Parts: sequence; C-alpha cells; structure tokens
Amino acid sequence: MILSTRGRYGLKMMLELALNYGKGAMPLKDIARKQSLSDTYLEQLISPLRKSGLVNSTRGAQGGYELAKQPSEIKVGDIIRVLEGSLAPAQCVLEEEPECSKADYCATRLLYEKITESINKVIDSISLKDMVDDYYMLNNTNNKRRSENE
Amino acid sequence: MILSTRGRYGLKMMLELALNYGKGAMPLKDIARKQSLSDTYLEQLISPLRKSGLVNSTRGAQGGYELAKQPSEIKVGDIIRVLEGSLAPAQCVLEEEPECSKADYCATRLLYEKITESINKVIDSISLKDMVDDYYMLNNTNNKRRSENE
DNA sequence: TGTAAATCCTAGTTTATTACTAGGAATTCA
DNA sequence: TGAATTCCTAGTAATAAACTAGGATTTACA
Repeated sequence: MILSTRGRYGLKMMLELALNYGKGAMPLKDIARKQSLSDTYLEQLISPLRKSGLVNSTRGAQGGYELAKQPSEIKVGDIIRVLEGSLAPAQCVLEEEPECSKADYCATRLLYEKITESINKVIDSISLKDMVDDYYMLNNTNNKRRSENE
Repeated sequence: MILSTRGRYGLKMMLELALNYGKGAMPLKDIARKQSLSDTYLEQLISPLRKSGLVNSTRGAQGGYELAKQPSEIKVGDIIRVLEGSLAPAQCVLEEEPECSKADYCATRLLYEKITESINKVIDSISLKDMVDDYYMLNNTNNKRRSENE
C-alpha cells in the first residue's frame, strides 16, 4: 500500500471541501460525519494542509474550513506530498547529492527515478476539479447513493 | 517511501545475481558482503523469491543461488510484487468487488487506479537485463569504483 | 567418511511507524 | 455569556518493519 490513512483520508477531506467549494466554511465535524471518520484524527491531518496554504480556516462558531484556491488549481500531488511526503521509492532519489558508494546503487537509482517520475506525472496532472467531475459522473450514472444517504 | 528494505534489498540481490548470471551458483554470503547487508536478513528475502520461481538454489557446500530465468525475462515488477505485494495506493484497487459504499470513494478509486496503472507500466517494462546494462553503462563512464573495490 | 559450507525453516525480538485519543486554550458568532 | 468551532501539544495503543537466533538438512570435497 502506497498511501497510509493520512493520504487517503486527506484526499477524501479535500474532495469533500471541493464539493462544498463556494458555499462557505465547512466544519470539520461535518466532513468527518460524511466520510465516517474520526474528527479528532482529521484535525491532525487538516492542520498541515492549512499551514501549506491549501485550505483556509475560520475559527469560532459557524467557522470551518474551505479550499484556499479553486479546485482546478489544487493538484492531488499537492495534497499527497503535504500528508505523506514525496512518493519516492527510495531515499536516494530525494537527495541533492546521493552518495552511490557502489555503482550498483546507481542502477537501482535509475529505476527509482523512473518510478518517481511516473507517479508524479499522474498525481500532478489530476486536480480536485477532475475528481469532482468524476464524482458527479459516477453519481449520475452508476448510483444514487449519495442523494439517498443524505 | 514506497519501497521498504524488503523491496530495495531484494532488487539489489537480484541485480547481483543478474551480474553473476551464467557463472554458477552464488552463495548468499557473497551477495551480502558485496552489498554490505546482513546475510541472515537476506535469507528471509530470498526465500519467497525462490518459492515464486525467480531464483534456483543449490544446497550444501559450493551451493548458492542463481536466477531461474534469463535476466531479460525477469521484470522488476515480478521482484517487487513478491517482496512487497502489489504497489497499489489503496486496498480497494486490489479487490474484485470493491464496496464503494459512498460515491466519493469511487472518485478516489479512479485516482488510485490511474496511479497503480502508471507504476505497473514502469516496473513491468524494466527487466534485470536493463538494469545490468545500466550498471555497466554507469560503471564504464562515470566511475570505476566497482573494479577498484573488488 | 568426516567436516565445512551452504541452504532451509521457525520463531523470536527490537525498533519505528501508524493511527489514533485526550484535554484544554483560544476564538467567534448569536 | 455560552455554544461551536479551530488550534495545539502530548500522549498511547496497535501494527508493521527490520532484523536476530538457533538449529536441522544437504552436499562437495579432502
């Protein structure tokens, strides 16, 4: 499994905020309830998202969170990198000056670089807007669960 | 980090065996020494590789391990999947009948499927032979460390 | 035929990471 | 003022990762 709950729950949260985009602040408890997740845990995850400028918060009663930019301007990669760190297969790919003390390290590093590049290409090409579009597409054609549930 | 030491050490081992391909069995201690890794730990990793038919073993004195197929026939993906399991971002991608109880699960699942597909494309297109070629290419142009060291 | 060099197997142990929970301070609207 | 909320720090419990230990089995070779 590449993503831990941090990344997976974080993506769900951000999708929820994207669905709510333009409708004002959404309290964390609402997000947690909609996704059946622990709100105290989500609190831990949304904190770095706020600090990295992806979401804005409003404190106090009637407060909550909202996206800091348009959904189309937030890439899945931005979210994942904040919550999981870089999705590299090995440390050496992340270093400025990787010390490949043996040549065979480099042969595996080439591989790791190719994997990293390929993952980044995907997660940096998909925005929250794309996910919202997918969401509505799935919702209208395959099922009506959301409207039934809520 | 996508790969744990299992995958990373496993790849190193297999690259070592690929470099030794055609020269008979190579004892695990030699591999461990060349890669500066614990041989008792590598023992644990090579066991599933043998059981999955990627390496053959010869027991007893003068025994060791060798690739069960030509390096060109062993893909990096074969090795990684044996040692790490499938590189999927989330469980639901691996399931036959993923139960997306809410539609938004599906929107993230589409994303996970795209990531999975992209990773598989890379790791299933690179063989041990490719890595060996990279190894010699790096060794001849960038450095001579290996020949100095051994 | 004995011995050293190997693989093979099972079961531990330690360390690190993940996945949370708890409690309370600060802020803001009604 | 009081309820609803974010914000912050520190803990804890559970799980997974990264090894280690010990011994049984096999085999080449002197």
